[in-house]
Amino acid sequence: MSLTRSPVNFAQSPQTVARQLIGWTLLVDGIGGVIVETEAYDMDDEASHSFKGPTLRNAPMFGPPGRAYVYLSYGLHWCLNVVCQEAGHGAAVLLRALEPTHGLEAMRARRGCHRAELLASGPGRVGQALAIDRSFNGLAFDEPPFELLAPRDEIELVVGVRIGITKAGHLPWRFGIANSPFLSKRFSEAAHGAARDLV
DNA sequence: CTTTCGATGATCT
DNA sequence: GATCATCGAAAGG
Repeated sequence: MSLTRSPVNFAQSPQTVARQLIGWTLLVDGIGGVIVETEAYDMDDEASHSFKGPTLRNAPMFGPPGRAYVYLSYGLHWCLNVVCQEAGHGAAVLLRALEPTHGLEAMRARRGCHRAELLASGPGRVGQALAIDRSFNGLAFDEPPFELLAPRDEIELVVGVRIGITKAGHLPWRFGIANSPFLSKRFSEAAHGAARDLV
């Protein structure tokens, strides 16, 4: 049996994909872990790189769904997204945190830190732990070096407002595993309640 | 525990 | 020249 073919349908809204990706295991060259935090970025979204239309940087966001969109944040940190919806739509999901499960020692070496809770708990840390850089921009998520493995257990989902942005900060487009120690930041108790109400 | 601030470079105005 | 979907160290309570 093979779990390497991605059953995630990226041709859906970034909110739907961001929610569905929680609990999947993301590996790059066999190294990675469980996706515990994502954020959706949509067109007509002031915080999205795609808001003002296609440019050289955001070109992958306007390409086919299921491909990587990689950008350099604050001149220092490589951040990894997956494109959603449909070509020309400008939608993507930012991978914000993983629970490390595969290749812990490699990630410790890349990150220069020992604590598992700090290896991939933030978009910049994910990029460093997975050794993401510009060369991954535009690559398909369902092909090597990427690999997506389905969740094995039930996920307790949480929803909250996006963080670290200066515009459209009220939209509840951040998704995660409730109470995971590997989040970039805890979700509020109100967010836990709101997520329960969704079910 | 919290807040503040510097690093660093691509992108866009 | 300003902005930025971040991080880590330092300082303060």
